[in-house]
Amino acid sequence: MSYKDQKVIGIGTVSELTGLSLRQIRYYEERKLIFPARTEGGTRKYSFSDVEKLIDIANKMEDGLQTSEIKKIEKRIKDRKVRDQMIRGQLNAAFRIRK
Amino acid sequence: MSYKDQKVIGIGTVSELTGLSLRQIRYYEERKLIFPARTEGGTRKYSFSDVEKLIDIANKMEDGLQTSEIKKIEKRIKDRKVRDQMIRGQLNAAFRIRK
DNA sequence: CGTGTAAGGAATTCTGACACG
DNA sequence: CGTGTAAGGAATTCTGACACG
Repeated sequence: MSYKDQKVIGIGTVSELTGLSLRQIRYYEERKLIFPARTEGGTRKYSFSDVEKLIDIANKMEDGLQTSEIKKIEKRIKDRKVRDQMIRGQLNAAFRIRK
Repeated sequence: MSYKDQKVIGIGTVSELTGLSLRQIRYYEERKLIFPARTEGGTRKYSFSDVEKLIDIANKMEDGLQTSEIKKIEKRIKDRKVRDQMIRGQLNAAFRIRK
């Protein structure tokens, strides 16, 4: 969509932007917390959204959370979003029927 | 300021985003049309603004303009902006005096 | 579990130059 | 003038593994 979601940033730059080591960034990917794109050659590309997410992860790690717990938290947030979206869809459908 | 002006994109990605060759992108820099940042190691980093500017340059080149002409056009636009900014400053000053 | 590190290799980028037109 | 390309080298990134705790 916007600039924010374009996967164009290399891992070195992400490291500078987040303060995380290359090792940490790759590890969080291994734990399925982050999903960079790949170039043909196989190098990772991140978006600004990814960078923000990594900063959020870094904060949670500092609070002593484990990657598995962070993943659960994110899943919960996502599920809430999906549920709200469903409700909104139902409401819209109901209103269309009345017309 | 915003994401748009952060120098975080490598030249390869810029090439994909703009359709320009690495040679062209570097040449427009040589002609002072674009000003990427550099990492410690010396690799170029561009912003989304730079990408937009390059697309604009590419369009003008297609129209048969030379880099020197494009540079002049941009200078004119910039001068106008500076002038308008000055006028605005003068107006603000005048109003402050009346108070 | 999360992260550092050395290892070897591959992908990416850099500069200066020659070529063509 | 603007761009392609081959050349040699340097910077960047990749993966899998060992280490520590």
